[in-house]
Amino acid sequence: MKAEAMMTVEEQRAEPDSAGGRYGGMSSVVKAEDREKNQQRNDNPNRSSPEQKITSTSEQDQDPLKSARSEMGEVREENQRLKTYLDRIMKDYKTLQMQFFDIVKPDQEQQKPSEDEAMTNGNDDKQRAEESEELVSLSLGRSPSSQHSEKDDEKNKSPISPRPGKLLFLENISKEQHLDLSLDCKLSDASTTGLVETLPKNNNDNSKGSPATSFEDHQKEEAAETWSPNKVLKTMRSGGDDEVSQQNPVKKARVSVRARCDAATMNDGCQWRKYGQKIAKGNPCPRAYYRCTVAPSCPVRKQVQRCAEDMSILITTYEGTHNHPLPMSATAMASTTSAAAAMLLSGSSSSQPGQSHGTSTTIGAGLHGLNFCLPDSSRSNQFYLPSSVMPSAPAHPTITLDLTSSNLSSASSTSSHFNRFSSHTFPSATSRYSSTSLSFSSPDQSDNNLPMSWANNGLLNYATQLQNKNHTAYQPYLQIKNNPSLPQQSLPDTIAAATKAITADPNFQSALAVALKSIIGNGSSGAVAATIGDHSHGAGDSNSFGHKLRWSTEPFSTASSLLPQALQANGCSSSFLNRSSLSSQLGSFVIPPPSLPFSLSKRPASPNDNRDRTNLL
DNA sequence: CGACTTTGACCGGCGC
DNA sequence: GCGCCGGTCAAAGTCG
Repeated sequence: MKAEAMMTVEEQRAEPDSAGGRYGGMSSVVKAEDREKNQQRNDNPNRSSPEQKITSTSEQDQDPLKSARSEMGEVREENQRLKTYLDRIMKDYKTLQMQFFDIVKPDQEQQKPSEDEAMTNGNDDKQRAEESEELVSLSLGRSPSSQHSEKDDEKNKSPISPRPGKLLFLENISKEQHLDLSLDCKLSDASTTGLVETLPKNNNDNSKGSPATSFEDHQKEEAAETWSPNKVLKTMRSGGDDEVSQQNPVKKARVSVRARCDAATMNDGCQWRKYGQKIAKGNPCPRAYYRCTVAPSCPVRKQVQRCAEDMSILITTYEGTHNHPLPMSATAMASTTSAAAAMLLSGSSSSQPGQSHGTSTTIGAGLHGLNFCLPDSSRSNQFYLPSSVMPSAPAHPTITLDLTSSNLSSASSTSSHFNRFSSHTFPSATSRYSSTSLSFSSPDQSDNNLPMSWANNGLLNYATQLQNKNHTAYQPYLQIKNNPSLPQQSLPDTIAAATKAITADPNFQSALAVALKSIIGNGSSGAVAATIGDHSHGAGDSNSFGHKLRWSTEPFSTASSLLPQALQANGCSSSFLNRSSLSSQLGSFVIPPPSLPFSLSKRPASPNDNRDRTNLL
């Protein structure tokens, strides 16, 4: 009875996230909502700005050719300016990178003196420099992932050998040069990189007999099989893939994404089919269940539910790994979620209830020097308990990516504008599994207009992957803050629209400026801020930015690479983080690579991104 | 007609 | 063992 009553209410107010929104009895409601949303979107200055600008221009300029030419000229000028920026940024980046490595090196050596890979450290800098040159700043600094590649050869050979100098991101790129980073790919990637496989070992090393072990095993299973939910597998068509997983008591890791979104569902680039909807206890809003339809046998599921406390927040929980190639637009999300899941699993495995959250302690041991610890307890508010986030899956290890601005505002000054990973001990009492929270909240919600793209997340993914690969022992509470890149809100569809708008915008610089601004947040400084415009960010911690702004201007692709670095930096030491510009770099990642016409990185993806995204959207 | 959503029923896990 | 609850199935309905 209760459920039905609630359902009625919900259907009317909250929506079933029907991707199509046109079927069934609720379709009318959804349609109306969609129309409203569309209307809102159209009303959104940012989204419509390009078109509006064009329109106004054409109206004012009776001569279309003239206006077009002038626009082209402007665009060229902007491009030139941007190039200049990029050059500057690259220089700064290299300088910072060198500084960063210098700082990090010592820490790593201390943390993992015995690593066999340590021997490679000497070469790391060189390699990094070389790689960075090749990839134009895709290097993430010392990312453990690099190890993976090696590990690929020597799978499982050495648990987490974080190679400080190596660039996970680069490896990913090289491996995934085609940009088809499907989740499965990721997993496979992860596996190939050794992420999944290595983690377990690492974990074992770090903690034996702990619950983590089960996670590790689970991950291994996942890697080998591609994720398959215990239940699902049983009943599912694909079925039969894994008895092992079925027997395994461990639940699949889930990645929960909190974002302000008016749309019924976040557009993550994947194709989903709704297969169920239910009212979950504790939340009047119905929870919709979606299945990935890109591939018939894809085990990936997602749950979409509005936050009971704040209906504007859409909680999307991803579970499983894609076993098929994904379009670039979907890759970002997929990689993010997979990375987050991997991180969570690895972290959970490594971290134990008694372990210190303190970050440095736990991490140090577990991560081989990569610590993501920002003991910022102040951020606890950002932390979401699995139960709250995903009441339905208390038993599942859940990592939460918080893209809501509220978190941001709450973010402590130290963390604001920076992507940070902080490890906190998660109250085991709450759930059997630790949950991790990644906050991507943008400082200013008002900037919601800015196009948000999962590409950003993708960056995060890489970062998380690095961590994971590194072994991430950290833990339960992981936060990535800031991400201007993720203007929290951006609606899923907005992403595509925004991307188009930016690229199409005659006044590209303006659009770019907006994006940069969003990324930079308060930003502060500098030329960037001036160039960008007057958007002000309320919450951000401008202080933290400091010289970091330079980074913000970095090429997106570069930014992506930086993210991991930043993460690593964070892991290394919070203090470093505080002072380092890395965090700011992370912020720079915010800009959706795909949206930008140019990319320094060799990543093939970006060009396709727009296309893919467009197609998908 | 195919693709998709809706929605009640069913199943299994978990706690008491 | 029972009931609750999350998650899924599958028939029915909708739409292009």
